[in-house]
Amino acid sequence: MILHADLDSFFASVEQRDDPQLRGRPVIVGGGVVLAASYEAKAYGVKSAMGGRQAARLCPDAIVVPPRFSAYVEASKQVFEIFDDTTPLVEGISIDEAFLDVTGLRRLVGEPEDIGASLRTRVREEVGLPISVGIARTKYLAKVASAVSKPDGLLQVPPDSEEQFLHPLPVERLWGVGAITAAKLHAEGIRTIGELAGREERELHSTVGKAAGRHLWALANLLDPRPVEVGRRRRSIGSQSAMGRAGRPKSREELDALLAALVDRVARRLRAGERIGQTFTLRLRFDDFSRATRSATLRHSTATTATWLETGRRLLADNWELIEERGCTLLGITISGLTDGRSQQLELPLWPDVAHETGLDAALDRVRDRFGSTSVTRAVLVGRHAGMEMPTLPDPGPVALR
DNA sequence: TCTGGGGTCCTAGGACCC
DNA sequence: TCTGGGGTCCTAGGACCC
Repeated sequence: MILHADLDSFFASVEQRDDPQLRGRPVIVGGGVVLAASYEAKAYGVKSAMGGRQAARLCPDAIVVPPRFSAYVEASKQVFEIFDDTTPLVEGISIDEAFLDVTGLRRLVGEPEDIGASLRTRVREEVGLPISVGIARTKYLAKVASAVSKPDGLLQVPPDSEEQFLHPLPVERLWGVGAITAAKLHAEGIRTIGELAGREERELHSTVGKAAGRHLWALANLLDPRPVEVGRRRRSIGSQSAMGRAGRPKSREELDALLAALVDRVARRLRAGERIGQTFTLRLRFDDFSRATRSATLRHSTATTATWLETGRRLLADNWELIEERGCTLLGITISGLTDGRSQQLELPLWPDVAHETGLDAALDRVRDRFGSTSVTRAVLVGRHAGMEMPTLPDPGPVALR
């Protein structure tokens, strides 16, 4: 059996935990946009991702607090320690939820329902936060169960009543159905999961696409063989900054400084995780809130700030006319194509001036010294001649260092 | 209603290679 | 000279999730 554990109104619950004056009162975390709302605020119709003004209209008495991300990260770590203490088969899916496979624990520890109950007690007592737990045969059913059990609940879907549980629910409950897909399904006369389950799979391909159709049809028909995967790695790392619409157009210098800050932040995170990336995506949002992305793929993966900044600057320059014309309300970057590894930039002054071949040998000597017995998979050398920037030398390819 | 910051996965067209 | 089919990689965009 699979257990889905999901902290309730996570950010807002942390705020209420840390400030007794917020308990029992409607709390909104965020400013321009609602990042999280306490259940007291949700009762007024406030939802996450809602605009701040609308939220204030719906619930004028709400207390709005700015987010404290470090507190949420810390709380999340503590909760995941309890998950890991429960079973080795934990798959984290976000800062506040995870799947736990407890199939093998029945004889040793007890029934899934007891495991879920004690998990909830521990999170409440040791971290001070409410958490809901869904238990079912598949990941998806467990996730729906935890959502239905909220707030602060526990719900098990027995294998013989899965259909009875799932089929009356609206299609919006399907994982992967958002506003747009829901509208398409409604147009086909499909409103509940049961109605979707009764259609031909082929029919769905034409309305929502092949992959989505297959996926939704399977979920609706109780087919979800995905196992709980331990140790999934992140596939991209990014950072972005919204700038709001009001105000003068952003100068090139301002955007360049912002880009540098974003690149620095992301490159640090790459190096901290000992990952290197290959593709840089520049993310733009214009005055009318439409979006565009521009990307570039490097020949070799790296985590070097200077390389990524150069790449970002090039993309920014190539699209400067577009930005000037349409205005910029958000700048973001994403580095993807991640693999394990480290990259380091070395400055290797050569003295006196040497010929290319000699310089290459000398540089490789330095690399050997610097990295010792560590395995080096690639060295890219950039030459500078007499204080002038030189073009990158042709990549010599992998070079034996020993 | 007026929109944050972090991600995932899929689609589709074009370039290029065999 | 013209042409086929299949595969991979890259870019851009879109939908969705928390």
